[in-house]
Amino acid sequence: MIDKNFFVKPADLVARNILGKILIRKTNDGGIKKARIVETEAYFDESDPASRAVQNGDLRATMQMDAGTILVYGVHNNWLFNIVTGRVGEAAAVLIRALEPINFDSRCNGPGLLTKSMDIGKSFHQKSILFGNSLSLTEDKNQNHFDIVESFRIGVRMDLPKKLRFYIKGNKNVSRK
DNA sequence: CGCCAGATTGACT
DNA sequence: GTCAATCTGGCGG
Repeated sequence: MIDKNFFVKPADLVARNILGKILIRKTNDGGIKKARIVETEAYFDESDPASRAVQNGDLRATMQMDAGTILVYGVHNNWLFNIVTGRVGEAAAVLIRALEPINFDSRCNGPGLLTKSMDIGKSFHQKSILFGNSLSLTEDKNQNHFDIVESFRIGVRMDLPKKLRFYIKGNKNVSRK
């Protein structure tokens, strides 16, 4: 289990550190799906034009909540899965963009695809990932070394002049474009 | 209550 | 490569 302190850090650092971690989804019928996080992006506060924190609403408020809070929101008919980082009152989050399925077979190479495959919807919004319930995160004991590639964020209209997308080099499940 | 932009995806000229 | 479907959140564009 990964503790809260892991998320009380700048979003870009958390986005790097969370690569290679295992996301565990326990479904209502007792099933378990495990998948490795292979691609992420960092989003900051009101000074980040691509961040939902520029809007004065529920999304900014959620980004200001406690580290480890799950933020789910819909764009273009897709749910996007984020984890809040930093201290309370500081708007920041990490977007999970792609997963590598471990014990199942389904497409997870995109932010909208992985929420469908892992059955992550609005019901997780403002829940915490820290308590080991139906959605939790753990270290991969057998993780081999991997290189991290940086790039600019994908799909955003106004990006920052900084590379805030991170993914595992050579991984087949990284979203393309 | 209506309008519109958007951190997407998939189908198609 | 281009483009439209589809729906949520924010705001009165």
